[in-house]
Amino acid sequence: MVDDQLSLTFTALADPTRRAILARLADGDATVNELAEPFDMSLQAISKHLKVLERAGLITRGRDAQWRPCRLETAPLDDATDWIEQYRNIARDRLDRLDQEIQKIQRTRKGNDHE
Amino acid sequence: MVDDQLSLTFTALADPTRRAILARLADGDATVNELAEPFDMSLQAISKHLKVLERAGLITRGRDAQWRPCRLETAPLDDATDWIEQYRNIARDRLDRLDQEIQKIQRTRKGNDHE
DNA sequence: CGCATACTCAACCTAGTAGTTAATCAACTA
DNA sequence: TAGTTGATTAACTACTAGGTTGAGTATGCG
Repeated sequence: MVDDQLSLTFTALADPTRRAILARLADGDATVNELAEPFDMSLQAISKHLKVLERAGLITRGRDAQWRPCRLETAPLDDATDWIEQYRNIARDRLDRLDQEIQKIQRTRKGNDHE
Repeated sequence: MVDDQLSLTFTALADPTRRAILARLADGDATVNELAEPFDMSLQAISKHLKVLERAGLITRGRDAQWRPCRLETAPLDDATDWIEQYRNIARDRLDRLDQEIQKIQRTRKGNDHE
């Protein structure tokens, strides 16, 4: 598996179950059982998903007696948006410049239209 | 494979090779050979990566004689950031409220500290 | 036409993922 | 101490991802 931070983050986000878990955690910390409850899936499967999220740094887990409360961590999300924004902006700027070029050409052509 | 739009997008972004390809395309359109050039990997492997990116809607491909120029499409990136932002904001707001609660409690305690 | 270039498709291999059930660990509770 | 609850670990299955090589397709050019 590819294990650089950004790849771990996007891999973790690539599964709908894991995204739903994060969505739930955005509302507040929760235990494994609470997180598993909405899904038609074994507790062990959820436990595995949590491991993926933990490895990506998207959640941290405490210990409260026999419970393992999960907490959402947003730092990796920040890095993910930063990466996306960077290239989205470059692409947008490039299109803007292209647009300006086209307009410049159109203006020049108009200027020559007087004969 | 999970094939909803968001999963396709994040899956596509989860590979460093594919992110590098997108980074390259942010600077302008390119052919398959041009995209493959920096990588120590067969052209066929790159072709597969491009298929993944295309399926996610992150690139579109034209035809110019025997070349298949690739173009970056940013719409799926917008959706991806929207998703991330949504939950990042919910989490931040929750922490802000929590912070206010703590401050309120601290103020109350201070008020009772006069005996 | 014959051949080079640009690329895709098909078959295969290896490793990893997502799920299962069964067993185990850890902590509270009667 | 025995039993219960919460959660992890282990072993297994089925499938997918990412890479390879080799053959095939499409276009341009002499």
